[in-house]
Amino acid sequence: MPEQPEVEHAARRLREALVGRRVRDLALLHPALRRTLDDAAAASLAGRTVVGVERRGKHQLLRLDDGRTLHAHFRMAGDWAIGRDDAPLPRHARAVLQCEDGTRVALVDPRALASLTILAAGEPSPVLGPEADDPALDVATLRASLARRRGPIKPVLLDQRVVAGVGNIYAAEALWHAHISPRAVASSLGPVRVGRLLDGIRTALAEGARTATRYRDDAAGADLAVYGREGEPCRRCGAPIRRIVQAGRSTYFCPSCQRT
DNA sequence: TATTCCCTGTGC
DNA sequence: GCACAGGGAATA
Repeated sequence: MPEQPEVEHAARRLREALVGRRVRDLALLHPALRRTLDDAAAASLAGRTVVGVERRGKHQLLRLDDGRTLHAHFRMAGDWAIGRDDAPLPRHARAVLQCEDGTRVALVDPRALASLTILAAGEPSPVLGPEADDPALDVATLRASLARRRGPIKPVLLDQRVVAGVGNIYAAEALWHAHISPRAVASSLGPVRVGRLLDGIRTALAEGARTATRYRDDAAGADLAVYGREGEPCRRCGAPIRRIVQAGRSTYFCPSCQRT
């Protein structure tokens, strides 16, 4: 289940599998995908060649040789299954992109929340904030964008217009690294804490990238600092990790060393 | 700014 | 059964 590091890894695999290959067809296997793409639009990909694959935040952009873009978003549970078309389709395959040379990419998505859309040539991709690794993202920029926000910092970090690609796991991890309470009011953060937060975001995402060669499972989850560790000792101070709910999502934090 | 909903699966 | 799941758009 993807956050930005997992999506980056997925996009790399996709690039390797698809760039230079010609599409035979795109089949939609689950009706939920028709919320954003109809069969005629999917069929219009036939004969197109994939010329590039980019990632922006958690979005994947498949550039086509006619200038259009197939835009994929995994949401909560998506992933690519990449292989040859003689292999059996995996369970929960919701869409299948078949190439002329036998390469087959399946969108595997148990919850059927992922989306596929087609962007016309020149049509803008979704509005997102800067990438976490963008050198233009500095303390002043981040502080300015937080200054306009009234609520607690943790839900604000999930807003993709603040920093693209930060999800529920890494928002919690970043705040832990930064010693900042998830309940701290975003606009109240001064330059020192925003500096720590920016470092924390980068640290958390870099740490995620190291272990994102595949999707997290129980074993891989073991190296997260706070996420999913309710009741377990803080790796820094030993106090029990707490779970609270903010904006309908779980937040994990150490009430002892993330005080303000 | 917080809830509700989209879907389905897993684990208690 | 019910709570919960890594996202985000649509609501109230």
